[in-house]
Amino acid sequence: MFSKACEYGIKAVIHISLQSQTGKRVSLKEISGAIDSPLAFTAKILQSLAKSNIIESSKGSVGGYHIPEDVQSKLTLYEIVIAIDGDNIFERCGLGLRQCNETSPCPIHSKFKIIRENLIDMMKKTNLLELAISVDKGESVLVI
Amino acid sequence: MFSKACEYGIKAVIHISLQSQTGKRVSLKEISGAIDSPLAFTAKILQSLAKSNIIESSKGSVGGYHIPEDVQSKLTLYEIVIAIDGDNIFERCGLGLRQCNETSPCPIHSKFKIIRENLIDMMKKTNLLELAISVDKGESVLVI
DNA sequence: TCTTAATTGGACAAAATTATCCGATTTAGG
DNA sequence: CCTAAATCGGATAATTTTGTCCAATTAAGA
Repeated sequence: MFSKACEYGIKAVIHISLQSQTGKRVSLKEISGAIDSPLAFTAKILQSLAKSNIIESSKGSVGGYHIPEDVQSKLTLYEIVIAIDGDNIFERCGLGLRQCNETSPCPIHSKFKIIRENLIDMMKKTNLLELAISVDKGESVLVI
Repeated sequence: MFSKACEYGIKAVIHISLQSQTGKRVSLKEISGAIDSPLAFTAKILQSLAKSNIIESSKGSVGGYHIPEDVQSKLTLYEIVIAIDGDNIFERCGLGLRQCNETSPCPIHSKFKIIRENLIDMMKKTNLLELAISVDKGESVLVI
């Protein structure tokens, strides 16, 4: 469904969120350890997330990544996924037709549309803060 | 969502289905022309679909592929996708956790589960015959 | 000012997916 | 028997995704 990059990205962002709530900045090393992802690859993902202003990064000896608390409750899963994988999974025709639409639909168009709308709806309604809270409470986990 | 191989596979199977209704066998060349897919790659996909008994193939000068009519109404999208892509999209954790389940779920587990159940349900309910009929009626298309 | 610890950016490598090529095999029909 | 037209199977190539390496840059603090 999501790319590996996106999976790592979502987990990373949740972990950063979690730590940001205590005011801490988190380093790449800590993140990649916490979410069990390849360090250098994770660096690339965080780099691009920083560029698209999903997370804030600061260089230097006490640098790291963080996400302001007020942003956490506004940032949705939808936006995070778009930032990493683009809108392909939300837009692309299920059978790969270049111009699949209502007037000239692929055979699974309408059925697919329903599923996809549910997915989009769910992702737009899910914000980062609630994901972080669920991990914080121990209701869900980021590894194994 | 689906791999390219799967997209081609689904379209191919629909086209074969369509032609099988008039008793015709279809050749690889015709299929790849009809669905606008790379010929040699399509050959590989059809080969594997034949091995998993989704379609029937026959060699020789008047050979080709076909799907018996009684099979068409029984064969679901779910089975076709499984045959090509495996059950990954139906089973794999949304965040890639190796053992994500009710007792130790990833942060999006429950929300994802609902979407996925809808998807599985839809695909199990969609049979090949109805897809072929919709193309036959001109209600949907396999190209552009 | 120097050291240390952090991100950044570019080049590169490995793996997976997608795609191609070609010879072998099969089968119908002249 | 021979030819034509089809699938099969194996090797290989191209592309994309995933992952690594290393030097450059930044910033705090002793």
